[in-house]
Order: sequence, then structure tokens, then C-alpha cells
Amino acid sequence: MGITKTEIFTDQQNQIATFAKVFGHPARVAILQHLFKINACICGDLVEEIGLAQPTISQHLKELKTLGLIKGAIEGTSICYCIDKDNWTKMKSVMMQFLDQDISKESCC
Amino acid sequence: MGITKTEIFTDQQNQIATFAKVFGHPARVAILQHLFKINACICGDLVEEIGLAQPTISQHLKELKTLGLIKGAIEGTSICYCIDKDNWTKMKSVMMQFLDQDISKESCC
DNA sequence: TATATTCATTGCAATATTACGATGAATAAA
DNA sequence: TTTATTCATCGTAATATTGCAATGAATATA
Repeated sequence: MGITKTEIFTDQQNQIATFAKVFGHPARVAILQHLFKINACICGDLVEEIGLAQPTISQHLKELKTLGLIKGAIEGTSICYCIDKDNWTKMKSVMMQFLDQDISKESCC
Repeated sequence: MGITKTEIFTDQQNQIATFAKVFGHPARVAILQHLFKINACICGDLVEEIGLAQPTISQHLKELKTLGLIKGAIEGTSICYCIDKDNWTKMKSVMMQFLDQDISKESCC
């Protein structure tokens, strides 16, 4: 793909890009929305709810977990996933700051 | 890559993913931040500011323009880019709604 | 007219992502 | 112990993305 030159950007810019990237797939958006709605969920439910194969859902869950946005608790044979509220709040703060830049000035065009 | 099955997701989920995807690269984050800071900018300035080759910057600008987040006005030999405030506001509203989901309930884990 | 400047487009090489089947690991139930 | 269930991991095919050199198009300047 051509390596992204992360070293020429600030930590903040890389962090925003990393969070945004994980939201850049509708399956992960749908997973997060479902977790917010149901509050907790096992992988099998998501497979049924979303309509993708189990390995695919499992991979998306892994990416969300790697970033720390969700966490999983073993519950018998299943694993119960839910939003990691602390990390979600931190992420939200970073993203909001980016989205909410001052837009008041006059445009050139 | 394996085609993303956009048809199994809602319009809102696809829209969030599309916006997030464009923020999923630090170069585009940096371009947008610079446009906000300077309020308007020509391609050559961004090449110098960001430190990527001109065709690369040009391609990132194209993606941002395709999504409607920036617009360009011809100014002599140059093209002056700036944030499209109306579309930025609309995008912000969609993204905020996603980021700001109710987090108050008790977690399972 | 000839040259310089500025930005877009094309084409390519390198690499990342998406999705799934197959398989593995772990626990629960018969 | 055997079987079923649930989820993770591996491997692979298809496709998308990143970055750049080369080139093209348009205007400004000598």
C-alpha cells in the first residue's frame, strides 16, 4: 500500500486518524451501536444481528478491543462484550476537539 | 480486499463510516487542521507544511473535496482551498450523534 | 513565443484491509 | 469420555489504499 509516514505527523494527528480508522467500517459502527443499545452482547448475537460470518465479526471485535473501546468478560462458554466507558470518554474528547474546531472566521471562497 | 457489504448496513452507519474513513489518515487530519488554522491555503503551501509529495497531497485534497468537506477557488495560477462550513457542520452533527451515545447504564463487566 | 509556475491526472509498486473457510482451544452437557 | 457449543486464530483470495515519478493542462511572466 505504500507505508503511511506516521513519523511526520503529531501524536494527536496520528491518534485521531487511528480512532477514525476503526470507525471507518460500517460493521464496527453497527457493533458499537448494538453494544450501546443492548449494553452487553455475546459474539453469536452480533453474528446474527449484523449478518456477517463469525470469523469476520470476531476480527472486528478484536480491532475494537485492541484500541480499548470495548472489553470482554468470560461468561460460561461465551464472552460478554461491552463498551469500555473510560476509554470511550477519552476517545470522544479527542475526536470532539478535532470536529469542533473554530468555524467562525470568514471563508476565502 | 474483499468487498465491504454496505447493503446490509443502514444509510446512517455507512455515512458515519464514510466520514470516519476520510479522517482515518493523519495527512488528511493535518490538512484539515491547517485549513482551519490558516483559514485558506494553496496546494503548494500544504506540500511544504505537511512534507509529502505534491501528487500525494493533491490526492488527499481530492478525497476531501469529493466528500464535500473542503472546496477550492481558482486564484490566478493557484487554487485556494478552504473548509466548506455548511457541509462540515452537517458532518459534525452526524459524527457527534454517534460519539455521544448514552453511556450512563451499568456495564456488564 | 518561450519558459516558469502551479496543480491535476495517470500509472505503478508496495502494502493494508475485508471476508470467509478451516481449524484450534476451552468449557458445558450427555 | 464423547459430543456440542462458542469464540479465537490462521491462511488465503479479492480488493482498496498510500505514495511517488512522470506527464498533462492552464495561466503568468520574460
